Amino acid sequence: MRDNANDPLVLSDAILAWYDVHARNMPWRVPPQNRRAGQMPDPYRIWLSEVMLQQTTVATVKSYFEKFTTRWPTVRDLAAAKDADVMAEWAGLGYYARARNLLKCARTVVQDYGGAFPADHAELLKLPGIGPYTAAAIASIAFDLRQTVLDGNVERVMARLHDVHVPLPASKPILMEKADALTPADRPGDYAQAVMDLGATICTPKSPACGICPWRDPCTARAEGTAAGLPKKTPKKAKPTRHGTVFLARRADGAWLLETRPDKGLLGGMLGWPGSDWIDVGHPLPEAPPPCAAEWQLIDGEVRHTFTHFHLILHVFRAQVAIGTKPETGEFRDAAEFKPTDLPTVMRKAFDLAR
DNA sequence: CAACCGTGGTC
DNA sequence: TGACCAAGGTT
Repeated sequence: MRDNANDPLVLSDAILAWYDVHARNMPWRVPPQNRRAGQMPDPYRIWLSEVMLQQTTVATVKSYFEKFTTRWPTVRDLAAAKDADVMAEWAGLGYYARARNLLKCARTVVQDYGGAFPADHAELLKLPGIGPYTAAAIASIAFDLRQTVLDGNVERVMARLHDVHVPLPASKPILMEKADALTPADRPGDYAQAVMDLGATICTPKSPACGICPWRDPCTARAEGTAAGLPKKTPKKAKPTRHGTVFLARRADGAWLLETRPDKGLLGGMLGWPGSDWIDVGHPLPEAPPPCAAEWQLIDGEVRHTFTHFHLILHVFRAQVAIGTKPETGEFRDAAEFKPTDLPTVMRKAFDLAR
């Protein structure tokens, strides 16, 4: 008879019982009832969802997940896709290195693993775009292996459960130790999803719903009244503001002048408008050579956009150009082959402003 | 290891 | 309105 509220098995049982009732429905998830009946998830769908979910909300991911799995139902389908098609489908989701690594990973799985994701944390970790969290998530959720997931949710839940005041990211090894001690050998996949669901719905960053938490009794931070202020984090650097210019050339037949950005760096591999570098200070209007000679007209207003580490103010020029115009940079793309939704958001904002 | 890498929602 | 936040990974 276990009567210690801090016993790891008592804690994992409590959250699994909560998960059995409150598991959120997601397109990639096998509900706990089905899972207990022996149904296993499709590792391809778990992998795809986990990559999409990196630093991205469930609500945002859902429609992208549906688009990808409808167009590419298996990892072999995705591996055979054209790079540009995958980048276009990913447009708007952000962190575009994920899409490039997604393709690399799919092709590696097909070529080196016979089209089957390895059921092994260390092997998963070797694949592009799969780090410690994602490898643990795939191993536990897709294969029900005992691996410890440590994402932002679990960090917050562990920091509160154990009242850890050391700020992130320094506290990460401590929180991993706490999380690992709680991970059960039975139903590790459901457990992983349960802790993350708990963090997403009850143990939220602000105003946690401690009153209905399955771990309210053993939670140290709740007892101390410190839960809402945890986890502590080291302050972030202020974002500088940069300025840039883009050129939107529309040919007489409706084609637009676009360029594919280099694979490395910001918006790597994505479609965009030719333009200047984006610079920190000084010139409100950075000089850049237009991609072709034309009567360039500065559009009223500006595009404002915030990236991870800087604000951007983008000035937009537009011109009509003749058939036969030879641009110095980029290529004209026929109107029928161009959708604004193929653009990353900042470029789509420039398009919207110029319309 | 700290910097880099998107975006939309929330308060 | 602006800062914070989200199922992080790579270099």
